[in-house]
Amino acid sequence: MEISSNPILAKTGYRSIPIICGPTASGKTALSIRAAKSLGGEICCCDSMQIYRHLSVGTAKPTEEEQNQVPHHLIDLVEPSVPFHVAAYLEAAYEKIEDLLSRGILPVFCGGTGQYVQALQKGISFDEAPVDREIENSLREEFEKDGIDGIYQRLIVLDPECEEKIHKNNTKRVIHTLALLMTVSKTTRQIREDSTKEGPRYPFTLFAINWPREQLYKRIDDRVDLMLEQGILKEAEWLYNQGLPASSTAMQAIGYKELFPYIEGEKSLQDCVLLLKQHSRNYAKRQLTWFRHMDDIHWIEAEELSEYNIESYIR
RNA sequence: GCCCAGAUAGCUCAGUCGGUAGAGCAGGGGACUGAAAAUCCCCGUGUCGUUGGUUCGAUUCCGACUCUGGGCA
Repeated sequence: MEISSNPILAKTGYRSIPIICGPTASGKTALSIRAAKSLGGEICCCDSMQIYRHLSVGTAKPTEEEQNQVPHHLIDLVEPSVPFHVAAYLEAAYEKIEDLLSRGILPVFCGGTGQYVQALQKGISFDEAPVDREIENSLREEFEKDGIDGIYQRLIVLDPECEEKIHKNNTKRVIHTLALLMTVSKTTRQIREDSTKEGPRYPFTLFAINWPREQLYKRIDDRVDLMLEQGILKEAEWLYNQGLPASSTAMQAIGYKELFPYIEGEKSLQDCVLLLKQHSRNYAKRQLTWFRHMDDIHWIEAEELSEYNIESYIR
């Protein structure tokens, strides 16, 4: 199928849906608002943490003022107590895309979660591979009791390729993959092929904002200071008091977990803030690894950010 | 002023019974198919504070000096 002739998308006058990526604090939000305004589009967030309600300052969610300029979607989808994941995101995203396109509005995606961006771009179907949570939980119990060795052995017997692809120390992935293979009785290669055979559901065009590393790190540090002024501590206290398990997704968001030791009176605020900045910088580096290795991504250098024209790439 | 302990990688420190040294963190690179802001993998040459001495050989032992802690005056 020729993707450039997507009929519903054609109604908007564009041939592709833009996705604005980039590491944290690179200026995605500002660019997406500008782009959405000039393209007559509406923004769809592509972010694993901004989907949580109440977590706003710490996730650098677009502010109320920013959201008033252009409608924003795919944020504040669930309470922090709700588990969320790519599959749920894709479902919500496709529904939103269809809603917007049916009204002739171009979705402008914006976000820093590489896994979500990749799933959209490649059109990965997760329906094919639901994981049996009971199997996964019993494997996790086994791991806690007996270690990973036996589990890892069974994984590479079922799928020898995994020995190369999944490191034994990555226990989280080892357990999950074995549970997956046991559920669907396929190899990872088969799952990969089956889940991408339909191709992307819409044509997407990727953009990523790039800064010299030192400048990016300075921006991150500055933004953390700004978040403190904007009340990230209050949000962290609120989240802390929800009593969620430390392993839940929302509790792992950078910006909150680093402040918990201060809330518990075990560390100074200054020490926590330093760690928070550190983790944000580490995260930005991991994000860049994602984007650098994505197919067909257009890099926007910081100095051309202010007059960058997305339209010419998607018209 | 005296006594004690330090001085080794960007930081915190380990170590060399004398044969020029290694961890954690930081930093860099990478992976990623239902927790992904998660999880995991790879990458370590640095006048071993300065300067004399002993020695075939000193970062290691001894002396002096400088600096930093702590204690006593």
